[in-house]
Amino acid sequence: MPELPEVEVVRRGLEAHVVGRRLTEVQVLHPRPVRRHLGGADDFSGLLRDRLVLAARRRGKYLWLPLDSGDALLGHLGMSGQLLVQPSQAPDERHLRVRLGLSGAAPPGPPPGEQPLELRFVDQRMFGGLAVSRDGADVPPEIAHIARDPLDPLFDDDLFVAAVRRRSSELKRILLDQGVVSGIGNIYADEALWRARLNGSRPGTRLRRDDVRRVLDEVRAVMLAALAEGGTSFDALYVNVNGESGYFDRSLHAYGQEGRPCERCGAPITRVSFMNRSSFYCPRCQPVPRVRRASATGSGTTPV
DNA sequence: CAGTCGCCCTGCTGGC
DNA sequence: TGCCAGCAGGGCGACT
Repeated sequence: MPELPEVEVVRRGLEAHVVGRRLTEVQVLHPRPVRRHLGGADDFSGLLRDRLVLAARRRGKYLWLPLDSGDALLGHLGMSGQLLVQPSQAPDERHLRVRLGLSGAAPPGPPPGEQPLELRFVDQRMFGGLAVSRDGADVPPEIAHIARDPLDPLFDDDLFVAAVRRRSSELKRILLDQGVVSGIGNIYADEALWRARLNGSRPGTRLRRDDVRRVLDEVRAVMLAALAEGGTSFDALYVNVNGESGYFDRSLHAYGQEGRPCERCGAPITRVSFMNRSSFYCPRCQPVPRVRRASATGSGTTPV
């Protein structure tokens, strides 16, 4: 379940091993991961063949590789996607979906006679996918609706605070809304909320500015900590571009910790169902907001 | 039109 | 032992 830090680790791997190389033959082994490419698998392959990879970019959980054609290879890892750089003779992974041959030298250059390499998209559950965007000059239009992420230098904190406080949705739902802030998934949302001592069910409109700033600070802190450890993952499905698995679960304070004592106060971490998934929080440090009723004495608050 | 819901996928786990 | 429900969950189409 890669979130921003894991995707950033993959981006760095692509930058080191794929940028500066040329794509050769492209083989689509399963149609689903290219479903977003409306021209179909053959069109996808044709647009990539013989193209030079110029850069590796990321916004939130999306990655893209601008090409010398002006197009870009756009990708999302979904839940279980991996991008691996492998020697061509390495056996196929069980869930190999797309194979992209690589040629040419990546700076600073390989030794002569190096083995041919492949970029492989491996994805068990196929929530992720690849597509060719016809406009790789800036942010691909397909992801124009994705907001900047908290590690983007141009992310506007004040704008984010205002956007959250305008919304009546629950805070966690807002954190997961990639149109408001990108890169946050279920794990980092729960961790940031725990660190900020805020319950994710609090409506955005009822939060103080300092609360929103605090949770944003904690989102950044937890992401930077994960990045410092080379990316986080909590199951073996996530592997970085070199095929190296990242693990970081010792650092989890809330996510997946149901029944374990809160590290701050000792109260057992609670799990609740939320948006057809799970939320974990400390019932003492992150108290559930009191339910406001219309009969409450003139508080002027809106019932949820 | 903002907000919410359900579906897409596969594989693992737990209960009977 | 075998079967099946439940669970994991990002993103988007569809609906209110």
